[in-house]
Amino acid sequence: MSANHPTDTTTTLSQAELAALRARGHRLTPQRILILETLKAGGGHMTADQIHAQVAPRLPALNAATIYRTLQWLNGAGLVSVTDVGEGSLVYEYFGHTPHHHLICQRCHRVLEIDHALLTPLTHDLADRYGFSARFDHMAIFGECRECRQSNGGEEA
Amino acid sequence: MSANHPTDTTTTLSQAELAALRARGHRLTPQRILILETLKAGGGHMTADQIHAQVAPRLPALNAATIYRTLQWLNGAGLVSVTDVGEGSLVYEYFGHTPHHHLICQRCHRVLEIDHALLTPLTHDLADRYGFSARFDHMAIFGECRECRQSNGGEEA
DNA sequence: GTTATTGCAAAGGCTTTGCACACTT
DNA sequence: AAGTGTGCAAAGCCTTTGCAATAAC
Repeated sequence: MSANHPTDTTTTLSQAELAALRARGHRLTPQRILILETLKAGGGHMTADQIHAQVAPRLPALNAATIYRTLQWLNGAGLVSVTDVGEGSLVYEYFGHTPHHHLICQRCHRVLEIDHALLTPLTHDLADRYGFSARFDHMAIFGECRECRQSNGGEEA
Repeated sequence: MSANHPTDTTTTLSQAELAALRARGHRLTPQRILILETLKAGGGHMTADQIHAQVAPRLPALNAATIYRTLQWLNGAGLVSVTDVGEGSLVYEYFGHTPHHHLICQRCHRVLEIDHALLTPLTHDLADRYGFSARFDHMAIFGECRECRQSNGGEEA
């Protein structure tokens, strides 16, 4: 879906990223590289299963267990976020661009991205008043989107 | 654990509440009443399993499936909220007091309650800028609590 | 008497885990 | 060579579902 390098299927990652991963003392395997690339190329939310499907053509043997293990590892390394959008599976997302969050419409299941800046005041309030350091990279806000509010009828959910 | 009525084990609910439930055209069973009472008495987050355990002495036959079904029904009736606090099971909470939300420490798993007012500005922003109507009754904010930040050492999670 | 609700048991979906083999370092 | 990571398969957990019997209306 986005192979700019016909001759090389596994080099979308920067040297810096590869180094960062290796730096943790862990090993760089084709599976891990491919999973991270896929997540990066996906450009948004992906479930473990979607990653599996996406990766299958290139590495059919790649096991689901490996995907989960790799995802945890990438999350620990700070390269990937994990969010529960309330649809059964967790969704993973490559990190590394502008931080942003998600508005999830519980009626149509659409996902809107919002800027991190909107949460800044809240972040400060929580820190000031409760001493709590919020990790909003983890966050999803549920509700109803404009379209569904306007066509306020059908209860799909 | 909180039986003020030695002669009657099933009457902590107000007439208004009972009426509200019946009003939906559904039936009032001892199971449902007990589950709602338990949730109310719990005064906070409870998982389906905790409810099950709590209810067992009074109604040992009460099945887990019934609990889940009842919980969904109560949620639909607006009496109970459902939140995913990221610990595997959903948590349910009796609604009916001041709306509030939860800060969840990912290190020590402590849960702090915060006032709804803190989210008001955000709610408005989302409505104004995105036309999104947020349902914050559903919300949990992850991060690290004051205590864990201060004793910044141990990586428990 | 009707019809919703329960209990039981089984299935379901997602994720994790144990183990031997393979591969990275 | 040493030790982490992989694949496979199985288990795990939480939750949902089908069905006949039961209880509420």
